[in-house]
Amino acid sequence: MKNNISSPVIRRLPRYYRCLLALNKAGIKRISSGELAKKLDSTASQIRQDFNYFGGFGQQGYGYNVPQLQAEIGRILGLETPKKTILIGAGYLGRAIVNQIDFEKKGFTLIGIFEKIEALTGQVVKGIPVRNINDMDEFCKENFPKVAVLCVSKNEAEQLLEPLIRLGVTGFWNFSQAELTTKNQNVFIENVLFSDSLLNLSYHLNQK
Amino acid sequence: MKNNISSPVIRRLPRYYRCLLALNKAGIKRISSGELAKKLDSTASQIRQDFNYFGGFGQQGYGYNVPQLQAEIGRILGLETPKKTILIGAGYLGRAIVNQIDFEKKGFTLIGIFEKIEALTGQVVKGIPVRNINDMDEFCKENFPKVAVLCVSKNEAEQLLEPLIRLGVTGFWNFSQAELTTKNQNVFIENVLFSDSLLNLSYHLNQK
DNA sequence: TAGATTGTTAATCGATTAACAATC
DNA sequence: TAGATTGTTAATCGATTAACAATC
Repeated sequence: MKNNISSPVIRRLPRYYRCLLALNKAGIKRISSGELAKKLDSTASQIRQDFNYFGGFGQQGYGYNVPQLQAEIGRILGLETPKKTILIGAGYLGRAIVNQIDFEKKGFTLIGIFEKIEALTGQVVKGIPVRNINDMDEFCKENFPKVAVLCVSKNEAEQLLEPLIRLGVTGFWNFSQAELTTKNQNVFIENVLFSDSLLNLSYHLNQK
Repeated sequence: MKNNISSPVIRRLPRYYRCLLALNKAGIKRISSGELAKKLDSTASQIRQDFNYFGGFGQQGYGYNVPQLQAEIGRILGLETPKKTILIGAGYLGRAIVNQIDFEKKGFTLIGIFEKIEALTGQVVKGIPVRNINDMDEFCKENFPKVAVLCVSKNEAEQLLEPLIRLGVTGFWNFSQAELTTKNQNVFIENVLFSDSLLNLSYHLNQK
């Protein structure tokens, strides 16, 4: 599969996937790029172009088969290859993520939750015990998680990055205030950065 | 002020602002576009170009004055005009947001928290009482919040949007799984959409 | 003044949109 | 077959980068 597809295209895939999920749920079996564009406030041209980066899943004169297209995009997004995942930080944020996100449906398998505050360890969140962070090393050496969700402070996130990479983690979903970076080409970091999002809102409100 | 500056430029401003905050904290008084580019993994050209959309804050032969530049970008982002804000949903997510975000420093004044679950109302989070959502209408009619932070379910978020607009809310920071949209040109919605972010991570991990 | 670095214009690059031949 | 809609190429648009004159 091509590895050089541009970031704007990739960022649109989850939107397409969400839309197809809804169509599928509504029992719609077929859709044209034009109809899809209308639903997504996009253009038929862009949608066809985007799909064709991955090889075109439609049929001329017919359009796209909804269940098939959903499956294809799901596969492209990696939903079919479960990635072992740990979450660090069982405070409000960590619990919110564990409760709101259906990891399994997104291609991730949550296998461990870690926390440094003693009082929070031992509890069970969504069926997963909250372990002491001191046990994380051993746990990783036994279970080989590939992804870490960071729900800790800026400082903690910065300090956790390199050790986790050494333990074999290649993907980070970072909710801390730190903008994490690495020169390691095998590692991908998705920084969420709430504050940047809030400042974007602030800017646009100031323009009204 | 220009109202037609492109979205990629705006999205970079919070990064610049964070960097300048750190430089300022470190006591650095002066910086060139080249040095800034190095720190931000950007280019001197882009940084100068970006600043010049707003009128150029540097001095030829010298560079930029850090405290002044920080203040300018802060002003552009609207940090100096506090916007009255309410937050709806005092579950884990709502509490995480209230605790992690320093609203005051970002140009927002949190004046109310609302929740539908009786058991959670009456508590105090960061000095702000959690009120029953039934009191929200009256509260808005008395206090005129301009921004709402939505930490509720997809369904609830969809149902809250229009009523809140009618109550005078013009900005939404939406953490629900719904991708909210409105045709109202006076309203700006910042959708966070955790899942899309997670799928972006999934895609990139699958490419390795 | 000489050196440095901006502000700004011009050139390039990449992404989006339009067009249409292929084909179901 | 005729109509519809894709896949794909070409044209346009916008964003980034390069260049350099202005000037501190």
